[in-house]
Amino acid sequence: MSERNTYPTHDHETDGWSRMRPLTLQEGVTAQSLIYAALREALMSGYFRPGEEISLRKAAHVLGTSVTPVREALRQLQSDGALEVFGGNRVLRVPIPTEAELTDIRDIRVNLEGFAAAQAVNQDIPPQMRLITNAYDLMQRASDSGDVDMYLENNWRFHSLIYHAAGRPVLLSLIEAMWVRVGPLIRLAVTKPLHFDRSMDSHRWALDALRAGNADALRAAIVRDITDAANDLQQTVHGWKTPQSHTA
Amino acid sequence: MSERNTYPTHDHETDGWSRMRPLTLQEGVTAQSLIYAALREALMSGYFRPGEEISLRKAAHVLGTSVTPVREALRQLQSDGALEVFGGNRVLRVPIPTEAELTDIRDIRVNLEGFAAAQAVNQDIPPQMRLITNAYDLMQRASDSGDVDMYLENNWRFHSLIYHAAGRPVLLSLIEAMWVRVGPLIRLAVTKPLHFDRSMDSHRWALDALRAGNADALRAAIVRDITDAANDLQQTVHGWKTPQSHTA
DNA sequence: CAGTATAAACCGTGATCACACCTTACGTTA
DNA sequence: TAACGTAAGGTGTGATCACGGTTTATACTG
Repeated sequence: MSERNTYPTHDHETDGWSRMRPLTLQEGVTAQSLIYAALREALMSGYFRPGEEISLRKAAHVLGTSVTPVREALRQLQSDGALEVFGGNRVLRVPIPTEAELTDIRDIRVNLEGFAAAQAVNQDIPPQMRLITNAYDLMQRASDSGDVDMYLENNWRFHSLIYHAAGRPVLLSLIEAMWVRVGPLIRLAVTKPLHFDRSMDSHRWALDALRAGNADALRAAIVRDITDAANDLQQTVHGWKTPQSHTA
Repeated sequence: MSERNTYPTHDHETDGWSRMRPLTLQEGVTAQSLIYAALREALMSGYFRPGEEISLRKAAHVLGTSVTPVREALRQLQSDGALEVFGGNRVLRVPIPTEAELTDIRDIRVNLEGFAAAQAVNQDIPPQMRLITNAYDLMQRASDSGDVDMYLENNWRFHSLIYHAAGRPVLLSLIEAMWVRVGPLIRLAVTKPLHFDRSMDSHRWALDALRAGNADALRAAIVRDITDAANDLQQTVHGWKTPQSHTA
């Protein structure tokens, strides 16, 4: 009998597959790529609980396909670090990051997203500015009404639009990979007190810096947002110990 | 007839599979993971020519397996950006990075590897110091004798040992992913005049900074090494135009 | 009732096959 | 001789099956 995982879920004990629909395959698109994209987005949106185990046959049954394309999609996600092998056996599950991994991911995000943000102001942002402002407004509305789904969606859209403006595809893919890793946890972190307020402060500063074309200020705002979120994540997953215990 | 790729090869027109041997599968290890590891290392070592097309059935035949595990390994490498789909058809090939992608990768490496190096000096390096020095010596020997294989192997070992000392697994995996992308090109770049000399200068500075425990100097040495290598890569792949360099 | 042995269900893995698509080669025709 | 059309070979894709292993459920025994 191995230690079965029980991890606090945000909702009632729902399966991550409950929101999944059978595939509607179109011409020229492989089933595998659709499954990969769907699962990736579901992980980023926090629809799968950390520690939740993923079964090939169950997934194939829900999606209405055979195990073959599912297997490839899951293997791909495993390669991204979005899924991990559980024990000595070969069961795939949604990762539960260790404390060290969370600070690792936080510092990587600070480097990559800070760099991407600084690069973004060197390009022309005006064409994207309307979309970014729109995402900010929707995020503010969601924050006021407590709509977690709407908040998370526009939070990602807000950041993604800025990083996309940097015009660096490889960099963007690495940033997305980090978001997929923390995706399953974010939904648990946003319920932290003052999370919305602090986060929206950073976002407003970022928006102002973007309008002013101030790269350093934008980077600082992004870094603050990442750091605050990382603190909430650490506290949610590994109790109230602060990661850096350098009590001088 | 679609535009078949012909890319300059370092050696005689050899297949990337010529160095591959049939799998010897052991207990508890999947064939897929062995294939993935073998192909990954072969790509990092530059055994596959940029633009070389990878066939599922040919790979399965060489490795002595069926297409199933090969397919998963290739899909994983595609997810890593180590392979890409060629045209409208679904042929996988070793990527030929565009000029923009190369500067993208260069700047990501500057950020991630510079950060990892700086973090490494905060840990205790002495236990690893002997291995690092050994890799440096072997690299110097390879540089003198012009042994490209030996040089590339110990070049990676040298960098890898430093980054490994940072104690950050996620960061290390991202760095490795970048090395896999440039792996097929490096063998073409080291033949550039003065490449060995410039690179070994940087490595010596890095080693001195490591011994002195100087994080800033180490980072500077690593950044210089990356920048120099990126210049040689750009010239090799996309002629002599130097990319715009804006520092982080 | 507790503990254990046995059987059923489920897991991922890898091999094999049919399918649709594309490229290439060869033979036929104008 | 040149152009066209057809056939053969090769491609990735996805479904299905057999296998070894583990987990879970059931029934039997003390």
